[in-house]
Amino acid sequence: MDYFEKKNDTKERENEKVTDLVRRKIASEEKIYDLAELFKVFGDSTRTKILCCLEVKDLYVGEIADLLNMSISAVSHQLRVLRNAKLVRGIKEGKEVKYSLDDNHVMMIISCALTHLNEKD
Amino acid sequence: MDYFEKKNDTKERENEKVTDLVRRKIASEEKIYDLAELFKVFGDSTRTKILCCLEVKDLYVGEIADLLNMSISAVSHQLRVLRNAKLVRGIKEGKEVKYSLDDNHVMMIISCALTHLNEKD
DNA sequence: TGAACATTTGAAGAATTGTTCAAATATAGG
DNA sequence: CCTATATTTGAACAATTCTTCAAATGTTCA
Repeated sequence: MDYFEKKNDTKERENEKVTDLVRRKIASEEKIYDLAELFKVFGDSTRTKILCCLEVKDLYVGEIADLLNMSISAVSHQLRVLRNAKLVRGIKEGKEVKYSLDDNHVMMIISCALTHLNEKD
Repeated sequence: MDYFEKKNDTKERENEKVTDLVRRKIASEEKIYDLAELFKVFGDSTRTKILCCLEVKDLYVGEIADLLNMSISAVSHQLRVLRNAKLVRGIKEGKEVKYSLDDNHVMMIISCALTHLNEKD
């Protein structure tokens, strides 16, 4: 019994080191919530489709709705989500609003993920 | 009226081109659903935290639960999600199961997203 | 075998999310 | 000003998701 207690002590001390290491890591990533929020935005196929459309060309809301066979309202709701996440930008042109990707990180993130998928499948 | 009809015709023809272009793009990305599914997995802060922990060191289920102050059950459920997405791997070591990141794409995807966050904020 | 421990699993409830529908807002043209 | 068109917005419902709790599984060791 003594033997095992000693062993456990050692294990616990090692474990504290690991614990500290990881805790520091997590703490340094205060952005972990924002990160998850960002991924959440990508994690819907309607939104991913919209992003892929916009990679090809800037588009009006109605055009996107036609392309995806969705209601304009549904698309608009999703565009708001994408706008809030700063993944797309909308610029008013008369009655219409033309949407475009906000920057090229958007497609870099998607490419990254596609690489993973291609390797795993 | 004639004038505008002509204008609309032209616009429609242009639009067809765009439409085709985008449709081809979407079709070529049959993986768009898988892509969204993958992002969905990243899109939960518990899972993101688990991944960040595992980046530092391979860990047992109980260790992760301690680090995140969560129930073992909750962690185990999330580990299953991560396993199904092939983001982590679990190897049985006696009574315990040691988890590790499945490959280094995982952290590349996260880094990509962090870059975006840092630029936008 | 039986007790102790680590992990997984299933079911249930609360919370979140996406789409729809109807109504509101905004703009251009007559 | 009034109509037609484009988009946004809010409320409501259905579907999905996360955590909890209890029970099941699997492993080690005496």
